Amino acid sequence: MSATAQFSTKDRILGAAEELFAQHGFAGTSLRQVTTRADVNIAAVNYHFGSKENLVNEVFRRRMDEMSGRRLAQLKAALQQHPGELEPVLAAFVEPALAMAQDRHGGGAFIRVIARAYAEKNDSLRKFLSDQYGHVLRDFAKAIAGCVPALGKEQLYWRLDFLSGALTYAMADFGLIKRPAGLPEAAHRARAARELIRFAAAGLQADTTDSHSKA
Amino acid sequence: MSATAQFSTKDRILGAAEELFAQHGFAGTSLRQVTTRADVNIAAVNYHFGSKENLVNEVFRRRMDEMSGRRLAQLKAALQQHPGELEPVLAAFVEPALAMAQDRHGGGAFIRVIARAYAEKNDSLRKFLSDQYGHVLRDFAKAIAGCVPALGKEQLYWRLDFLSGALTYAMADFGLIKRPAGLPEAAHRARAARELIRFAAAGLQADTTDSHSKA
DNA sequence: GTCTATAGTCGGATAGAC
DNA sequence: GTCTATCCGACTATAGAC
Repeated sequence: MSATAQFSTKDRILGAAEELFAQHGFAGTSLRQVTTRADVNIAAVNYHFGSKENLVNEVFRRRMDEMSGRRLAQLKAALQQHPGELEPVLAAFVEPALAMAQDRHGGGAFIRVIARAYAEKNDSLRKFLSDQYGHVLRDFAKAIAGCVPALGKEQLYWRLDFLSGALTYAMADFGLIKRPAGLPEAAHRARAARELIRFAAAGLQADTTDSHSKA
Repeated sequence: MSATAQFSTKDRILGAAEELFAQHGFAGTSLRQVTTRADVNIAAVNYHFGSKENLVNEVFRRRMDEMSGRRLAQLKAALQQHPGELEPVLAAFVEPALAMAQDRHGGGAFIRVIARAYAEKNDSLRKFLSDQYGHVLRDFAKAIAGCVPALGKEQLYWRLDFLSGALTYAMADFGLIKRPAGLPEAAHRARAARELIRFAAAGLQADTTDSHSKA
């Protein structure tokens, strides 16, 4: 179930922590649960990470570096190969997140950890994430602004927030949609990506006039 | 800051718990913090609620009953007064949530509690919410399907999930958008509702053909 | 680098006086 | 219905042997 062999103590702790954080949240997970699952001694976590808070940060860093890298690479390719097109840009934002969710390396748990992080708002963790990965979101904002020039800056940010929310929510298997028993995980995720890109593209390109009344 | 006078012990506990749950999550909030803020004795919470888990449920019930009622009433009015129009239906879904967020009775904290609930996924709380309030979502699904007949059932559910995610995320003040210092809270929320309704209406009405390529 | 043992704190819950 | 006092388990973190 969890990583047990051939990994270093440090990696086993990170893997076990990731799974447990996804299941029970940060505050809801004790270091004792982590070390029990990782099959290491309770003292090891403080030796390797210093504190629980730092362990949380390191759990994030390991995956976020990879996901951000993939997003930016795919964004660059989209801008070169499909200049001016919105959907490839959105795909660059959405697909790496979904790919991670079906990664056999345990990234699947991480995507739910991200959802946790957004909910556990007041933490130093949010500052850590904003400092370390805020530039990724800004790059996407620029790219999307290039595809939808009519969109004002403020409206762009609102709609980006809506996209992020929809992505987070869908990734974490909240909500109504459950994967049908027959459908493989990969196909389900691909479907999710397609649907979300379509939905968000339409939403981002919606009329920008400021009216409160009917369509 | 918190409710202190003229409310019953039970209500003071509920109010304090709501604020703290919003800030620190369920697992991250101790009953001692709750009773300190409510200015009641530590034993009172067990006398009135029996256990921490039950207190969590009651915090939800108090607000969800009200919010669900408003949503359904506004939905009914929308269907009568604007039959076939999508945006009034979406307004019925979005606006009561946002109205609650700016309610002086402390509902503002609750909206972040909802976000917590979605993140703390494995809890008995999720079953409680699904059992008690699932019918509300089903009513909205029906109404939206009536406005966008081309939408298949599965696609409808996907898009409803995206809407829920965007709403939850926006409500909780995650993301890029922060309320400008000058703008009153109420105006900020109204703006959020308008933007989200516009975004979601376009997303829900997006082309439903199943293609992965360009627009 | 990994262990045992423990310090020191805080958690939820309850018993019983008023 | 509200209080004081307390039980007892779980927690993070660390000291110190190996």
